Amino acid sequence: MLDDRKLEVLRAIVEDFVSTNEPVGSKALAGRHPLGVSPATVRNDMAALEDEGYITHPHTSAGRIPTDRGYRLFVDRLSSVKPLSGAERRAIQTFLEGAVDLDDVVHRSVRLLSQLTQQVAVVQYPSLSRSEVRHLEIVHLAPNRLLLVLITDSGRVEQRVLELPAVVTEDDVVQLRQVFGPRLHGTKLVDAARALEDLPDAAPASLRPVLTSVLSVVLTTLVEKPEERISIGGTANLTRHALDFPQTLRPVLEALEEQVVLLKLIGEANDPTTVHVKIGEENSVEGLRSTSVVTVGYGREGAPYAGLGVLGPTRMDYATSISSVRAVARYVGDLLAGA
Amino acid sequence: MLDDRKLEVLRAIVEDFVSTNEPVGSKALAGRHPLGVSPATVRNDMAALEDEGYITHPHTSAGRIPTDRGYRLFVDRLSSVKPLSGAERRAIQTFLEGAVDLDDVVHRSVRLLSQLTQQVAVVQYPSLSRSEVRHLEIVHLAPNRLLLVLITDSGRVEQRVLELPAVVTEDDVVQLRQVFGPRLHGTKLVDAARALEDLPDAAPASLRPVLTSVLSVVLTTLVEKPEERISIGGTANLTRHALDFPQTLRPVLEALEEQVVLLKLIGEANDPTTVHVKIGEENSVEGLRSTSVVTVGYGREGAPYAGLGVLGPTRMDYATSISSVRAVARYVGDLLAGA
DNA sequence: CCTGGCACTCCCTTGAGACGAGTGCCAGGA
DNA sequence: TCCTGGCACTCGTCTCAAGGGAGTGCCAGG
Repeated sequence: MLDDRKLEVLRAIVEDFVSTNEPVGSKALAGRHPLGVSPATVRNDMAALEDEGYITHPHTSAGRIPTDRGYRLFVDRLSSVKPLSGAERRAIQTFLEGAVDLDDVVHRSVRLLSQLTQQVAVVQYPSLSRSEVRHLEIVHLAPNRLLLVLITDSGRVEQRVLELPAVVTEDDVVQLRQVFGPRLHGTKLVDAARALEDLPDAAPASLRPVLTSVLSVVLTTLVEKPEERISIGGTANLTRHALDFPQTLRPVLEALEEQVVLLKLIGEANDPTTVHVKIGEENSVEGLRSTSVVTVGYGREGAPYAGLGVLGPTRMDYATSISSVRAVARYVGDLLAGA
Repeated sequence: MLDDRKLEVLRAIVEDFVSTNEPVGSKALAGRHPLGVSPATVRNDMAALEDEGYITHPHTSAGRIPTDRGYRLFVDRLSSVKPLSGAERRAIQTFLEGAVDLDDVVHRSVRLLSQLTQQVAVVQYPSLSRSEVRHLEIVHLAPNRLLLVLITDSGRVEQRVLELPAVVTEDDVVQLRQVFGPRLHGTKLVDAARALEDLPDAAPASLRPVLTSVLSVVLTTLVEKPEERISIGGTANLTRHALDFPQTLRPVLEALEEQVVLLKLIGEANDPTTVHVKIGEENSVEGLRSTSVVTVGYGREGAPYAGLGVLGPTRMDYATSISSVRAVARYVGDLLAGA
């Protein structure tokens, strides 16, 4: 049904449309690309591609533009990976290595991604639940108030203030440290519930009341509902493609302000081995139906931390986006694994 | 030079233009407002106002629009404070009181402000340097690695990882806590340098080497360069006034992505007693020359924490913005003071 | 199966003309 | 002295029609 030349025509249409943002006609196409056939033949191919739903045209006498389906085919089968230049790689590496802490790493990554791709960049902080506990500090703020500070191997430091129903003494706190510390050290937060389940039984009886109440808070706020954070940048790039968002810039900005939406976006596809691309209508998020999202997970081999990606108009340079996203994810993953 | 009626005409022009976003002519003005004079007289007044630079007109046959100078006069002398409704006050209060921690307070404030004013809202986290230290915890992460956790009276929790040149023991850490704790408790971070200056002399000799190196890091990262944070929201509201930003939406978005710029914006005017308004060209930030910024400080009486505000087109509803900003600042200040 | 030719569609630009909102000015009246 | 109605003028915007041009679809021939 779709021979090689038709695919070649589709690729040419996508590439031209991405770079010019204008519907591309048969004549111009035949002129700019070495297809070896006449415009008339290209027209026939275009008609076939349109029948299959890969391209469309805004009106009768206009050129063709790719549909979401066309982009999909392009991404899956036609787009060649465009390796970053050596200079770009070095730039990524040196820029990221200058980071002094996790916040810095994340912010630099966002900046880097948005500049490399000229799109909106989104980077999720290393997921708490998938990180290993490196240290849990318990601070005695007031008689019935404790501060928990959780430090993970990915450099995240999370704190929670606990209001306790009962009064605890400094001694209690020392003991709490001693019972929690060894249990948690080195365990992932997803496994923490299991690691802690027999804790009340193993602890000295005197400590049990306060222990159970601390435990329940730990489990609730840190294990069950770990707060996922996200950083976003490059929203100004949306205006770069103002023509792509005739009246739809608002919903996009609104969607980007919703943490939940962003987490969903990144969470749906964040394994580190594959770059995921959601195109236009494929997006589950209303309001981002006119955009495409390129995401990938980052983290150590077999132990993903979280995800990152870029978002832009469906008419985006997928090759660049994909390779940039992949490259940044690799560097960030390595950096955090080594830290 | 400017009699009362002319001022009244200016007020009418500003109000009409703000609500309709269309240049306002003499006839319409005389019709909608009870000025008691004919359009012709209004025209004469307009000519005078234009001579003085308070209004202008886009082209010969269009109505008048206020200049930055006109808005300035309006804000300073003509705009009556528009008290929030009781329902609005209650909404603010209950919404803010639902917050569970500082992050939550800040995020809710941003949301609240952007919804009340339909503008972009910016809220600065309580400034570290102006907050009082409530607790400083020192955690022994590794032989040459310490974690400092600083808790302030405004609820901010800040952490820093220190790499030490020398190895420290657990005993050292206990002693460090004992020497730092009493000194810092209750002091403001701006005064911390003074409170700590004689510390090395007062401490036991054995502790002195490690103490000085910890001290220098504390002073450098927490006292001299306290990290100021900011939260922003409601950027989607910018598109609401798309007509006001013909081609200038990009620079605005770009400016809003720069933490430094935002801090400058808020930092320039953040005492809690007065609401500051910067109109158009008055803004020191290039790229925000087409916007107005309404800011105020928040905090306890005589002890400001930080600032917050809203940003929108010069054609904004100043009365609403000013009263909303003031109200939210007061509630946030009270809330944090009580926490 | 490809190609050149050809008629057709339809958007977009351009220019002319009408319209109307608004202004500036002036002379007359309170 | 100040306000008012009248009037000529400006100038942006809307409408309409015409023309150009890019592009398509189809067909007959190689």
